[in-house]
Amino acid sequence: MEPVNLKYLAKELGLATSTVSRALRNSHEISDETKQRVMAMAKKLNYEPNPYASSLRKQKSKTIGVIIPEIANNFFILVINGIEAIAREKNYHVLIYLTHEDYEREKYIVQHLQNGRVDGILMSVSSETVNVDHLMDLQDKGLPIVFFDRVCESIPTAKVTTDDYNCGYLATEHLIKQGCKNVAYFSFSRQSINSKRMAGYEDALKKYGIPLKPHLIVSGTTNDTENYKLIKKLLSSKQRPDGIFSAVEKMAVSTYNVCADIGLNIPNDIKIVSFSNLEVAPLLHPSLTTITQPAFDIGKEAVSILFKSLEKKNYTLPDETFILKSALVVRDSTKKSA
Amino acid sequence: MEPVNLKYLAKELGLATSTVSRALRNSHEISDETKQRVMAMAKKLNYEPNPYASSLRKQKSKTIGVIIPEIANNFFILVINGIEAIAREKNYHVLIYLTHEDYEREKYIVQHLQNGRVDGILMSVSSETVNVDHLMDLQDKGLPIVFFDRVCESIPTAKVTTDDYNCGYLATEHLIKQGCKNVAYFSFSRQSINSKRMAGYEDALKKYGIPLKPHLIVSGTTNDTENYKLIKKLLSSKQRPDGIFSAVEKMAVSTYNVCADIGLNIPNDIKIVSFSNLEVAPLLHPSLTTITQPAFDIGKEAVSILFKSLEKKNYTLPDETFILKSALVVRDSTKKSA
DNA sequence: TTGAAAGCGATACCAT
DNA sequence: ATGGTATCGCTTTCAA
Repeated sequence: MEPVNLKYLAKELGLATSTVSRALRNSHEISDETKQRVMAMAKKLNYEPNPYASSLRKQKSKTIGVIIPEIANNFFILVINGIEAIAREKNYHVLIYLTHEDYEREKYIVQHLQNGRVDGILMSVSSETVNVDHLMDLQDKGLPIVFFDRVCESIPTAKVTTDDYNCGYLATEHLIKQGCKNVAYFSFSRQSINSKRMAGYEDALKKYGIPLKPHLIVSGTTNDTENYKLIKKLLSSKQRPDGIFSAVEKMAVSTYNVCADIGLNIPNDIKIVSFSNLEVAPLLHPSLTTITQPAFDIGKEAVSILFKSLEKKNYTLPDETFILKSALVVRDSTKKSA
Repeated sequence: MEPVNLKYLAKELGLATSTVSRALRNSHEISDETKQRVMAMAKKLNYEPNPYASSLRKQKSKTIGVIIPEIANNFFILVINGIEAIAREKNYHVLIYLTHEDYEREKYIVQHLQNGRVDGILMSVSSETVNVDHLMDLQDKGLPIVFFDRVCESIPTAKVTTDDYNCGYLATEHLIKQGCKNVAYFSFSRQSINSKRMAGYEDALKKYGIPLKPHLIVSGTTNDTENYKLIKKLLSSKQRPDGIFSAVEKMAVSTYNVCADIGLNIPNDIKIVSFSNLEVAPLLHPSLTTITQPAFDIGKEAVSILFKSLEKKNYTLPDETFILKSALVVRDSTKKSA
């Protein structure tokens, strides 16, 4: 079966491929009549232009790459939804790459995206990432990149985050006001974003004259079982906290599991507030007090910024951080003890 | 800045592009010495082959397309994770397309994927899909496709599902054994998969001599607010059910919300079991009895089957359905009333 | 307004 | 073992 490509179309129409190409892209230098004929034939033969030929020629892929640590996380899902909504409007394709929080994997992906497969990148860096040379390389190649949530401060490009410091402060303050004296901090990333949340935590403690206790700072891993053990150990000890501010949802879920298993009552024995985009947070037992990020909007914002660079020639993304506001949603997991 | 491509590499090395190309792909007809030199230079210059040029020439994209109704659903997320795990091993890229349960959108996507952008497709059809001509076209073009979960019976290709009929039967039977006399069925798809779950529901009722009541069959939409209203109306009526078997997670979540709002106690006033891959099902209030599908394995299985077709020449996917087993996980939402 | 031809970058066939 | 060259399908000068 003969392939339906430009050449074939042109032959059927008795035109040159260049004419057909222009007609299909609605060029003004082609007569309306010819356009009609070409369109009709293209439709009839079910012609679909080969994207790779086009990309090769134009040196543009109409594709954006999204690099994220994991996908089993409602935050990233919502971000992807936001990205997809805009990308779809612009007829761009979305390639998703997962680092699984693995620095080597991230390096590999970034390295390979320098080959022109994507026109731009949206990225949330892995929690393992400390060295950023691979990201510098991208900059050098002129591949536009926009960071979101887990940003890379040292790379001069656009970043989209939420007011992490502020939320860290608010969450901690909330726990204190609900009566907590020993507030723990859970996270697992070494990223700037977490250090901001942590900075808010530290400042809130300071403000209320509560000394920071290192054993209450828990750094988890990507392994839920490990986290469960870590948390269980802490909550079973004599020096267990009476409040937890979790910077990551996974740790909060593990905490719920631990409490159920060792018989700690939330919120009477221990209160908890967590960064989370869990849809069913209100349905948990007890309902979970959260810091909820505008994830969908973060995705939209990040991709919109990226498109500025994709659509304008010689436009370099500003080294600027765009901050969207998260919200503290108070629920039962931080209710005052009776 | 001169681009680092084969030509440039060849020039630097004083070799022909064909030689360099072969050396890079470790062809046996190239001397070890030359290979070493080429590899070294490629590494030094940070050479990345242009995927579009390669795809154009080889008429292979090393990319698979995943078409799903939505991504904000733990089932599909896990499936994607399974797909990605295998795709990564094989060095394939994954393009994700969302239909948002919209038939026209699905048609559009499928139509456009006939252009060679992907080598194969994994798909769960939209709940709106009734006409399958667009899928037939794919078959005609020789683009291999594997359906999973929401399969399309009439297309002769490989399908991966779970034992839906059986689970529908088990779930319903479970409710009956827990004392329910009026069991409702919630879903929103017109797909075969749902009709199987529903068939199990119907047969279980029949087996236990319970007449099927049409007003207890609720077909939701993609709109959560609408579903909420629908469910609220049913549960507020005199003829409300005392048990619900939900074929879709979303409807179960809406049901929880409704019950909380109108003051119905689960499981005393009403029991519920739902198809769901919600990670926090055990943490809900009350914990949710679920039919849990092996989503990750479904993804792995589907993509593995697809790879058979991608890796073998002239291999046509069998018109066969591969069935993985789901599990009924009993929790508190179906506990016997005191 | 249309056509001819060059070229994007990699690959594979045919030489040598 | 290596080199020359046509080719994948499309876009874009340049010519007519």
